[in-house]
Amino acid sequence: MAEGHLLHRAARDMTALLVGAPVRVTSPQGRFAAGAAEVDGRSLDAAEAWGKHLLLAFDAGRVVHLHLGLAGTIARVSSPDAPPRPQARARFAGDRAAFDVYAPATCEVGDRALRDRVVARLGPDPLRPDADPERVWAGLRGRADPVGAALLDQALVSGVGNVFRAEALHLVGVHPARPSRDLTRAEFEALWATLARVMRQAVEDGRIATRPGGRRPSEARWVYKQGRCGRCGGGVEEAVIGGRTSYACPRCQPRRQAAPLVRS
DNA sequence: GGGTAATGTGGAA
DNA sequence: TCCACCTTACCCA
Repeated sequence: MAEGHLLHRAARDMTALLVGAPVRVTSPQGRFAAGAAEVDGRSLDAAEAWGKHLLLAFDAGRVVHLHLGLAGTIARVSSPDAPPRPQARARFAGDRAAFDVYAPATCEVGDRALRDRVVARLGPDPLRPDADPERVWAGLRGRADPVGAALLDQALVSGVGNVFRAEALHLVGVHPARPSRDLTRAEFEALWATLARVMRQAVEDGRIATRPGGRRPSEARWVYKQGRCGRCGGGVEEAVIGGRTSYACPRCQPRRQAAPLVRS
């Protein structure tokens, strides 16, 4: 259940709690036993997130690559001596904390070239300071597919999942069915800034809560899985866009762009 | 207790 | 476009 924010949160916490010292790496559940043995006891040099991927650089050029897929989770454990649940695919334990990985789609070990191959497939990540939004703008202008589909394409922009897509498009008033290339420059700039803001906030919170004041988690979003729009109260529209269910308010996110200002 | 969608992705058809 | 896969949560009976 992870969009990019959870990987960045894990990278941040691992940097603070594990990097710079040897890490005990095990596979309680067993399926990562061989990989764990390759890095167990090595010093962790860096923990980095890019999109929905987590890359752990150990000494001797060994790299662990994690992707949580649909069901995976990473749990931070403050007492590293407490035993993990037996289903944990991997445990990374330092002196002050441990991180347990459950149900990842990918959990593998490679060399530095593995890191480069992973990153080469990914577009700019709004959570990374080195992200270049102009690359995303250029990409959008060449696409006829719905912007809601484009936002889920990790090669165009990485780290955005179904919740960030729905919430960011709502916040900027853009309907997910709008063709990518029809977005105005102003709409794109607002979209990029909004993605960066809500994703950064989600790293802080450890959850995606875009709507202030919502008490229960189910109320913390404007349109995602909401029957009614949190802004205007109108019905939320569901449609499959880019292979996933999209959520939008047709009143706050008009399906048609305003008519061009200049017409011959 | 079964069925299935889910904050995801890659590969086959 | 469909299906498989990782696991859990929620729906239904």
